[in-house]
Amino acid sequence: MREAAPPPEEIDRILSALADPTRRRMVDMLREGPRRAGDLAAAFAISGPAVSRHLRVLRENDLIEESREAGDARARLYSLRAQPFTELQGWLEEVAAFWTVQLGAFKAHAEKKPRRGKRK
Amino acid sequence: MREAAPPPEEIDRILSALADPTRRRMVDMLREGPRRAGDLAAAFAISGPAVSRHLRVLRENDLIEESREAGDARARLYSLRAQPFTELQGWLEEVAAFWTVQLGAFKAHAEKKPRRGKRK
DNA sequence: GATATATTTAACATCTTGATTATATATTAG
DNA sequence: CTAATATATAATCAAGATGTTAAATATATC
Repeated sequence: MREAAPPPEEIDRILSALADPTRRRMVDMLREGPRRAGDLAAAFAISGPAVSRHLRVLRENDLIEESREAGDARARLYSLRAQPFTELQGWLEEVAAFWTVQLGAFKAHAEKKPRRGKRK
Repeated sequence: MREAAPPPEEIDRILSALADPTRRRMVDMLREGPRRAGDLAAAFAISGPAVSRHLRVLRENDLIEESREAGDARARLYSLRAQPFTELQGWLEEVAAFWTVQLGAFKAHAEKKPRRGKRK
């Protein structure tokens, strides 16, 4: 059976979590593997608490998950979760389906009514 | 040659344009084809000017483009543009590349330390 | 040409977001 | 036990986003 499309609010949440540039870059950093909160903080020119809040937003929206570092339980490790990104990909595919159709329609249209135009 | 990855700021702009639920739903509506500003406005419980501003944000970030309706030049038609969505897909693919790797690592790990677990 | 229609722009109020500093919590090191 | 480290939460503030109503612009209709 086909996997159920996630409720729209879930896509909304994922998108708003990703909408902030700092959080976007955090995701980019985490692509290479789990990172300590401090490592992430060091990469940005904002205060620790600010970083912490961004991480919270990402965590509360399930984009990342938290764990404790092996040797030192003070440090928290953050790592990406696949699910939300997969869901977003799903939505984008649905959106992308449209130009398959639209391009077909446009082509048909262009053939019938080929006005010389600024294609811009 | 491989297509150049878009600058990160461009992905940021696309994401923030999509971060608002109303705009997200507008995109969903436009998936089915071009729509008049008024048609879009009718679909939401907010004032016309509010809709107009959302459309402006989408347009300024190149998610949609504006044209005039054939029979009635008062009406403006909005339609989706493919490019930003394609770029976003590109970024998501880069992100997704990580669990190919991570899952491999996890699998290796799981094989060494196979605790019977709730697979979630 | 006067009026109605479709939509945008302007001006403004308000809610939300992200940043900061100070403080709290937990854990490791001495 | 005490001090240092890693990080989070609290309180506060400024900036930005979004919504509203009123006015402007452009086009169509009578």
